Parts: sequence; C-alpha cells; structure tokens
Amino acid sequence: MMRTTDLPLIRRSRLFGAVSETDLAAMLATCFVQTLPKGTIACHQGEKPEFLHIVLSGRVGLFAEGPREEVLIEFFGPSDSFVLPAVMMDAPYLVTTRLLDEGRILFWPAAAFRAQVRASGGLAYGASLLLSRYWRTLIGQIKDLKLLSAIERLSAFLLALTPRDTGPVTVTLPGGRRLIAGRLGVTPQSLSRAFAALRPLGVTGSGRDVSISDPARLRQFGGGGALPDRLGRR
Amino acid sequence: MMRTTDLPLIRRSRLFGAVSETDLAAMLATCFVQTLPKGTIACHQGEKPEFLHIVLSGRVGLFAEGPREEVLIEFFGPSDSFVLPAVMMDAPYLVTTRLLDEGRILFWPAAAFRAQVRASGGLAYGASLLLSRYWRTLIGQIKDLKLLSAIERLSAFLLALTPRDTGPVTVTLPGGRRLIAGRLGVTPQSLSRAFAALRPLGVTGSGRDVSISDPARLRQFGGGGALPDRLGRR
DNA sequence: CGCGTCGGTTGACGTGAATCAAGCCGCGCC
DNA sequence: GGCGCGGCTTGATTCACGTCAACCGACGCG
Repeated sequence: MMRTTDLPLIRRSRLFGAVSETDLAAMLATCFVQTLPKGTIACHQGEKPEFLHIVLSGRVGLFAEGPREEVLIEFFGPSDSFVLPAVMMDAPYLVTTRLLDEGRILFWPAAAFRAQVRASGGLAYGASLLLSRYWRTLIGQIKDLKLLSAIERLSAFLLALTPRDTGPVTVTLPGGRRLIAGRLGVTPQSLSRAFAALRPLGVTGSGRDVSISDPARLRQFGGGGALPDRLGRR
Repeated sequence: MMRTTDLPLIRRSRLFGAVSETDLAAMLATCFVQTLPKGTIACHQGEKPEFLHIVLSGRVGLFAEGPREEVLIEFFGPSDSFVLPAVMMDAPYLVTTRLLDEGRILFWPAAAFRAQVRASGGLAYGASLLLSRYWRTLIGQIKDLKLLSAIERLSAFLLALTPRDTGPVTVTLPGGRRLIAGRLGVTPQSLSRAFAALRPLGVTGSGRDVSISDPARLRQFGGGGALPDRLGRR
C-alpha cells in the first residue's frame, strides 16, 4: 500500500522537518496510503476525525457547507496535511474535504497521531510550523474578503499564483472557474465579469490557463493583495 | 516586572499545558511583563516580530490594514497569545495588534521562544494545540463571511457569545459597535440596521449590552452559525 | 450654561454583486 | 450527423449593503 516513491513526498512535508529517519519509520508503521478517484470525500463536515490525511499527489479542496450552498475555502496540494486541527483537538470537522483530482493520500489513524505528537517533540514542532503557515493563509483570505472588491481579490489571487519579479507569464488555475469563484467568495458569473474587467489590464486566457501580460501593472492596481504564503501545489 | 498574580494566568494558557513547573520557570527567565494603556500598538503590520505576546489581562484586537480602511479580524483575551505564527516563522506580521483596554502583556523575546519551542516538546505541543484552536476560529469566520448574510452573521456572533442551552440572557459585546462591525465585515451603519432587523426576534439593548429573550428562536433563525470555538475572554 | 465631540441610529440614495435567464462552445454519445 | 450536457460568458433585473448626510443623546469642558 505504501510505495517507495511515496517516502520522499512524505519527508517533504513540514510536519517531519524535525523528525529523525528512524522515528519517522516508526510513526509510519500505523499508516497506510490509498489512491483515490477524483471527487472522493475524505472528511465530512460535522463528523469526528478518524484519520489525519497527508496529500502525496493530486489536489484536495476544503469546502464549507452552508444552509444554501457550498463554497471552497482553500486548496491543498502535495505535502500538505489537512484537517490537522480537528485531529489534534479530536473535534468535529468544520469542513468537508474532496479530492479535486485523482490522488494518493496518506491515512494516519487519529488516535495514533495524537499519541505520537504528544510523545515526539519534533513532530509537535513540525505541526506548529505547519499550522503557523495555515494561519497566515487564512488571515490573508480574511483580509482579502473584508477589504478588497471582487476584482481586487481576483487580481491578488492571480498575482499569488505568479512567481515574483517576472515578465509576461501564463499561470494555471488550480481548478475550474466555479471553484475559483468559491475560493474568492463570489459567484461564477461575477468571477467571469471580474476577468472581463481585468482584460484591459492585460489578463487574458480561457479555461484553466490565464496569461498576464504585465504582472507589475496588475500588482500596482491590486493595491497589494494579502497572500504572501500560498498553499497548494509545490 | 512580573507579579506573583501573573503566574496563574500564564499557566492557564494552552501553550503550557504540557510544560513542567521547572521548565516553565526556566522559560520565563527571559520574559518580562508590562502594563500598557488602552490603544497601545503592540505589533505593526509588515514588521518582523521581536516578541511573542501573551495577554494576561485586558483585551487585544487584531486589525487588518487595507488600502482604504482598517478592520478588526479577531479579539484576544486573557491567556491567549497572539502573533504566534509570525514568531514561529520569523515572518512579517500580517496584522496590527492594538490593546482594546488597559492590559498586562507578557513579552517573550522571539529568538528565545523559537529556541525553546524547538527544544521543548511540551511547548511545541502546546503551540500546536493553540494554533489548532485559532485555525478553527478563522475557518468559522470565513464560512460566515462567505455563506451568511450580515444579519445572519450578527445572529451567529451573538449566539457564540451566549452560553449553550440557556433561557433569556444579556451578553456583553467585546467592544464598541464600530469594532463589532469590522469583526463581522460590515459598516457600523449596516450593523445598526442588522440589530434593528433582529429586534423582532427578541434582540434588544444598547451600548455594549445586548439582551436575547429567546436564544433558541434566534438559533433556529441563524441557520446554525459556524463559531464553535470562541476566542477572547475566558 | 452653551458648546463641541463622539458613538450610535435613521433615512435617502447609489452601487457592487447576486440572481434570473439566455446564449455559446466543446464534448461525448447514440 | 443530431443531440444533450456541463462549463463558461453575457445581458437584464433585483437586492443587500455601502455611502452620504442628518440627527440624537451622553459626555466633557470652558
């Protein structure tokens, strides 16, 4: 169930930055890996966690289910672990997680994880580092939601996808536009209009590919979006 | 600078739940406590952290500064530590923090904290627990922002302030209405209207005091707001 | 006392984004 | 080919919330 090619991916997660090889091997003894098809629901909002999940390949989305609709909160990519807070606290999931592509996921029994994070300082340190990064991405998102217009949020989001200090680029959206819309807190229609509004500023493309002719110009328009730490791929 | 009455408050923070008395004493050797007046800015958005701060008394607000305005993101109360993620990662503050009342604050030099969290598994474990709780409050807030109307958010916010399973109560808002408005992502005027809209549902009161005649009725109206873990006082 | 200030409320109006509703295009399938 | 379907765009209309502005009461102060 666990391949030799999985190990380097597992090692890369910040969770294990301060864990020795031998300790890591012992920890993984209770875990298993599964390849799951696109659309699989790994956690369901409201239920108690049975496993900590770590993404080895593919992408996963965190979805918030509301009384009327469901929106994406954040993407996770390889080497990210998700629902760590729920597992740590043994509290019900606040979100539903769904695979956005086919992907390989590491399953770590929740009780075993809690025991090990209490026993291993290195693992606990890794967890706090990981959670620190996640906190910052959420703070960035809240700032965007409260302070920026839809167009500015899209602009900031696109800029967060582009490498720093680059010329014209084309970036790949981490999902269909329906998903991006949820992530930005707007409807798909409004997202479409926002793209249209950015066209005069050099943003073009269709589907998952977006070209930005002049990132610097876009950046000065966006007023400086607040997404310094980004999750997902890489 | 540190009083004997401070110690119990320090102990109460989840940060130290798994730290022994003697270790705690050693950690606190590098720290100091200050009483600061209302309005003091403890951290300024964009700067690098010099200290980890822990609230011993009073309340602290996290503010996001945008291009046009500034809004409150979250409250912190006694036994909370703030800007922990920035200190952990030695990265610039994403927010500005300001004392909402006069308060006593523990200052813990950032470099010393980082060294100790790497050395002490108990401290790292406490940090990951604390950060887990914070993650959940932010997720709750994002869900509210994306899925609920202003009135529903106010309803959910008020309910998060009231004890579970209670009859008529009067709760105390953690700040003036201008602050609450920012926390809920609306303008003060809209907050005022939202209060007016909830009046028929049994929400009355002025200033910082709000009476709720029938929390159950309010709860079923709110569609189940998403703030299970609350920060701030207590 | 008169006066200014501040926090909050209320009203009239404007606007950004949601909603409703077509339309377009690429794709799989009978 | 003809057809249905899902993802995306576009237009017209509606609505929630922001904006501008007036007003009110509490408070502090000369």
